[in-house]
Order: sequence, then C-alpha cells, then structure tokens
Amino acid sequence: MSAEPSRQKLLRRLQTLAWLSQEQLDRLAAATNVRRVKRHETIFFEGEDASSVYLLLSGVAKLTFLSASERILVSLVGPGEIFGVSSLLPVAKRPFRCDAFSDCLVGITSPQAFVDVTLGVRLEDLSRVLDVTVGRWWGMLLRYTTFLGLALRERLAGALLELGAKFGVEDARGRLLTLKLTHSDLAELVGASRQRITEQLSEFERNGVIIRDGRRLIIVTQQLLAVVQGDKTGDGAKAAG
Amino acid sequence: MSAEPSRQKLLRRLQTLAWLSQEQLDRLAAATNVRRVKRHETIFFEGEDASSVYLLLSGVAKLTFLSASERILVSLVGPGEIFGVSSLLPVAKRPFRCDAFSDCLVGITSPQAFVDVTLGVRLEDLSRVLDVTVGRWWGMLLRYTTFLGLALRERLAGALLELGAKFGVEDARGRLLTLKLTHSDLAELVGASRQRITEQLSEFERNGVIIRDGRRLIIVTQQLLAVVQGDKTGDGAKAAG
DNA sequence: GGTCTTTGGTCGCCTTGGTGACATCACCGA
DNA sequence: TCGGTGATGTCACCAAGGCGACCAAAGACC
Repeated sequence: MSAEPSRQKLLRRLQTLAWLSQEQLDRLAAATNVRRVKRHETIFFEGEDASSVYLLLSGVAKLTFLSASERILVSLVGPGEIFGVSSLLPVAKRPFRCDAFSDCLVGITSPQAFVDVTLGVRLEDLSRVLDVTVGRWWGMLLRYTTFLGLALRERLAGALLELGAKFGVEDARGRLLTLKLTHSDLAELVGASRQRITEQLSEFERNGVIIRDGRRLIIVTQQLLAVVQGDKTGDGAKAAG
Repeated sequence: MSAEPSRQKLLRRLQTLAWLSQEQLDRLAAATNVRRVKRHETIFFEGEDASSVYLLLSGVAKLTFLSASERILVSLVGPGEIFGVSSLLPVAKRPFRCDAFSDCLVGITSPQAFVDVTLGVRLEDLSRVLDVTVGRWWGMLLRYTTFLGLALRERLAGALLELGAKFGVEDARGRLLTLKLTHSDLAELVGASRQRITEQLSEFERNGVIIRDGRRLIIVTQQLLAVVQGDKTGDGAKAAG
C-alpha cells in the first residue's frame, strides 16, 4: 500500500503539524497510510467504529449528519486538517459520515500512534481526560445537529429526556425532575418562545407524556422516547409498556 | 482561602475523577481552590480570558451564549462535571458565560496543574494537539450556537464568510471562492431549502454583497460583514470603504 | 393576611421559510 | 450538434412559530 512519493514530504507540507519535530514527523509518517479517494466516494460512514485518525493531505472533504429524513452538512474539511477525531474518545461509533467533496489524498493513522507521537502518553489515558473535559462539546454538538431539522415538539421532548437523565430521580409515575425550570428556561434551551413551551407542555400533559405535580415535572420516559422518534399521537408507547 | 472541610474528600466523591490514583487526587486537591457561589451569581463571563479549569462539586450551573439580542442556554452543568475547558485550548477568550443555577460549590484549578496531574504533559503541548484535533468541534459548536436565532440571511452571510476565509483566494473584486458549491450544498450547510438559497443569493447580488462570475462566487468581505452584523440594506459598508 | 412580582396560560396577527411544480439554463458526452 | 441531466430561477400555497397583549395563578415578602 501507498508506494507514494514520500509520506514525510506530504506531512511536512502541512501547516497544522508545523510544530512537530523532525523526528516526530518521521515517526508519524511511518505510521500513516495514504489513500486516494475520488470525488463523492466515502471516507468513513456514520455508525462505523471510530478506529482511525484522518489527515487531509489534499482536496476537500465534507462531514454530514443524517438526521431524521434530512441531511445536514456539518462541516467542510480543508487541506491540512485533522478529522475523524472521535477515535480519540472512548466513544464507540462515528456520528458523522465523511465523503470526498473533491478528489482527496487522505492520511490514515491509528489513534494510538497519533497520541504516542504527538504527546507521548497512552491513548487510554488521554481518552479518559478528553472524555470528561471536551466530551461535553461533543455532546452539545450532537445535540445541535440533531435538533436542526426537528420541530419544537421533538426538540422539547429530547431536552426533557436529557434533563431527566441528568437531573431526575425515579418516581412511581416516571422520572421526577428535581430541577425547577421555568418555561423561559426551557425556551432558551430548545430555542423557542416561552409561549410555545407553555402550549407544548400542556399538550404533552394531555397526552400523558409528562405529569405535573404542582410545578414539578415528571416525565414518562417511554412516551417521550416515542415522541422523539416522531410519534404524533403520544400513545405509541402504550402498546410497548 | 478555602479552609473547607477537606478538598480531597470533595474531589473523591466525584464519579468523573474515579479513575485518578490516590496520589493524583491529592495533588489535584492541593492545586484546587474551592469557591461558594450563590444562585444567579456568575462564575465566569463571556469574553474573559480563559485561565482556569472548573469543577462543579455540587449544585447546578448553566452555560449561556449571548447572540445578537438573544440569550441561548447552551448547556446545564451537573455535579461532578468539569467545565470552562476552553482554557485547555490556545483560545484567548471564553465564548460562554457561566452562572450558578442553584447554590454551587466550585473547584478552580489552573489548566497547567490539571493537565500535569491527569496526563503528566505540558499544557502547551496538549493545547496544540487539542487545537488541531478537537478544536474543530469547538468551532462547529460556536457556529451552531451563533446560528441559532439568526435569520437565513445572516446565516448564509456567515457561511459565505467562513467559506471565503477557508477556501477563497484574493481577487481584484473581493475574495473568489475556489470551491464549486451548488445551492443545495449551501442549503444543507445553513439549514435551509434550496429555493431560499437561490433567492437570498440573488438578493445578495443585487445589493453588491457578492459578485457572480459565471458560476463562481466572489464575496465582498466588507459588505458581508455588515450583513452578519444585521445591516438590512446591504450598503452599510460603503461608507467604510 | 395583604400586596407585589414572577410564572403560567391563551389569543390573534404576521413573518419566515418549507413544499411542490414548473420553466430555464449550462454543461457534458455521444 | 443534440439530447440528457443536473443546477437555477420563480411561483403560489401553507404551516410553524415569533411577538405583543392580557389575565390568572402562585409564590415571595412584609
């Protein structure tokens, strides 16, 4: 594979890696395979195991996210950029698909080698640190991309589920939110007006998707999940539970 | 400062740090100051220098972003979570504001101490690696948060500016986009329908915000910036240049 | 308990922008 | 040169949801 002219030379041209020493560059080059990808071909798919770090040597690639019935262009990757970095986290799967926007030359390395050369620590250690620090960004990013293209109804359901998972306690009737959030708070969270939240919340209550105990919310996880999945009636989970 | 019961004990309770050795925990505790923050008080402001790493020991905090005339609740931070992590990147300023949603106990450490204890590398080295890897996420996150609450017009202007910066070359008339993007591509990028992009683009052309050379786009940075800043007429920059 | 302020609940109007349906236009290979 | 195909313009129509206005409830403070 890759009897290319010189992997070192390709890497040395990249601004992104200009701060690496000569020796580091050589080691990285030795651990990198080069692959040619034609326009419109896929570099990696969403759902795949994230087991490589990618380096765009030339060309342009695009990262896309397939949300419910809609494709979102998350980002365009230019020459020199490093991508597919979720392999540095203890996350199992890739959330985005990456395909070549123009003919590309791509460098592929193992995350272990990449971390070893650039930082000299074990991938395992870095993973854990990244997970508890920048892992939050990853989560937020996922949230925003999924939220784009969803209607208020689904966004609010998703937000409630998240809140329940994070700040809820089990209750006989479902999961009780210990946090006292105003409708305005929720509005800011899902990007909507306060009025719509009020309306949507009463609709949820009518359909038994949430229960109100005074000003406290109790969420019925099953039902909410159904809503997120696009169930319009709100009773899709009754059969299941 | 912080003649608190025991910093070690506080840290040891956190699930997030369960993987640290006893010795690491002790060192981290020694480098951490504890601060009590009352509900509604601010932990850090947007625009501040990012010079500390924060650890939420108890309570709930919220991260908000002030976009043009609108506040966006980016994320809620629960006990045990590490936040304010942009101090690990070579980014100067904090983009988000963080304030206490309930009374909080917050641990504050220097990024240097944090990476030294957890990974044993120099902050400087880690910063550079993070910048070229997960820095992309940071950028995307910023983009999504700013885009929320902007109208199509501004979103498209912003996207064009970004594309120009990344894939453009200087031209007598402005900055020439070397990438041939279809209207559908742009639509996916800014989250809109193809038709609106067509319309918005012609409006931009009428107002001299972009120039079309065949199917190539030339963007007039000055004008576009004015649009992003909320100039409805499209000629706000004429005075400036 | 009495007042004040913060939430919650509802309307109606109006803008933004999605959808489907066409008519062109530019470009490419046979 | 001639279609074919994909990219662009342009409509008319419609749904989602923002905004202002207003009132009722529920806490909070005295």
